[in-house]
Amino acid sequence: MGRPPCCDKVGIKKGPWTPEEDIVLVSYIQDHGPGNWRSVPTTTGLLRCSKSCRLRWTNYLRPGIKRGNFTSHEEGMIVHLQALLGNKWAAIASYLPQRTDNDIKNYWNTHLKKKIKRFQSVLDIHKMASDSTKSTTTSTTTRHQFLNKNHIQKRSYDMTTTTTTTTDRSPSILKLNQSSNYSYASSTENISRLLEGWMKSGPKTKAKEKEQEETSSNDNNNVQGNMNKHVQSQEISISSDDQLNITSEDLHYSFLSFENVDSIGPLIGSHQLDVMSTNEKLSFILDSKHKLENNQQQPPLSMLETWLLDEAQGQGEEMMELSPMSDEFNNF
DNA sequence: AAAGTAATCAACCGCGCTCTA
DNA sequence: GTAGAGCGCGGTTGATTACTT
Repeated sequence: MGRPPCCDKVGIKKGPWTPEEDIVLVSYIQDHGPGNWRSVPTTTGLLRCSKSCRLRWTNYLRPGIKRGNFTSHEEGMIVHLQALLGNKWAAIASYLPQRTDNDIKNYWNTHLKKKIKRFQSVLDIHKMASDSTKSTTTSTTTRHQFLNKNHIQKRSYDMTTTTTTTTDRSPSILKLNQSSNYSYASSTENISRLLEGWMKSGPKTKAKEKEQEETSSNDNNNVQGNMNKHVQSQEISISSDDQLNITSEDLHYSFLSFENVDSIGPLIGSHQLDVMSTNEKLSFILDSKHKLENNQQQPPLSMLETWLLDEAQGQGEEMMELSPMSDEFNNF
C-alpha cells in the first residue's frame, strides 16, 4: 500500500503565496506557535496543504531570516561545511541560523559550485606553471611546498582571529556561530511588525513586495544587531572587489587574495590580464607567486581560500599527474 | 524594441525517519 | 511488531527576472 498524500489534491492551491495567505498563516502561528502543521489548513481555512504551510513558514515567514546577498563569511562557511558534511543543507543551515536550508542550497547550486569550478581551473594553471618553472630552475619552490607554507600560515591566522580557547579543535569558522547567542523564540515582535506592514500596505505589487522585503530584512538586521555585529566583527573577507574581471578574480582567489585589496590593486591594476597572451599570463602568475613566496609579511588567507588550499593540498599528488593544457587553461 | 537565453529562487514532490497507538 | 500519521530533508521544477543578441 502506497503512502497516502499529505493532503487531498482536490481544492488545494499551489504556486506562489499571496500576502493575504501569508497574513493568515502568520496570525495562526502567532496564536498557536509553529508545529502541528496538519491542522493549519483546517483551522485557518487556507487552501494549502500542511507541507506547503510549513515550507512557507520555515523558508520565508519565519522571523530572523536574512535575505539578500550572502557575505563572504557566510560563503566561506557554506563552502567549508559543504566539504565537511556534503549536501546536508539542513545541517549546514544550523550553523547559519539566519539562512534557510533552501536558500543555502540554492546559493550553492547557482553560485558556489561555479565559483569552485573556476577556482579549480586556476589551480590547474598554477600546477602547470609550477611544472614548467621546475624544469628550468632547481630553486623554485614546488606548488606543494607553497601550499604547505600557506597551510601553516592559515593555522596561525585562525589562532589570531578567534577568541575561543586554543584547546577547542573545532574549525574556527564553526566557532564564530556557536558563540553567537541567537534566539529564535525572541522574535515574535518581528511577526507583529510584519503583520503591521502588511495591514498598512494591503495587497502589494511584486516590486513593492521586494522593496518592503528589503526594509523588513534591514529591520531584522537591526533587531539582531548585537549578534550580527559579533559575527561580522570577526568576518574574514575574501574580497569584495567585484570590479575585477573574471580572470583577475580567479587569480585573486588563487593566491593573490590579500585582506586589504588595495595592496594588490596596483599589482593587478597595472596588468591588463584580459589582453595578455597565455604565455604572458603565465609569466605574470609565476612572478606573482614568487613575490608572494618571498614576502616575509604575507597577508592572511581568506577562509574560502584556506579551505580550497587545504583541499588542493590533499589533491597535491593528483594535481601533479594532470595532463597538460586543459580546456579551462585555454579559456583562462 | 523584441526575441531568445540564462540565471535565480520560491515552491513542489517524493522519500525516509520518528513517534504513537 | 506493525501500520499510519506527521514532519523534515534533499532534489527538482517552473515562473519570473535579468541579460544578450
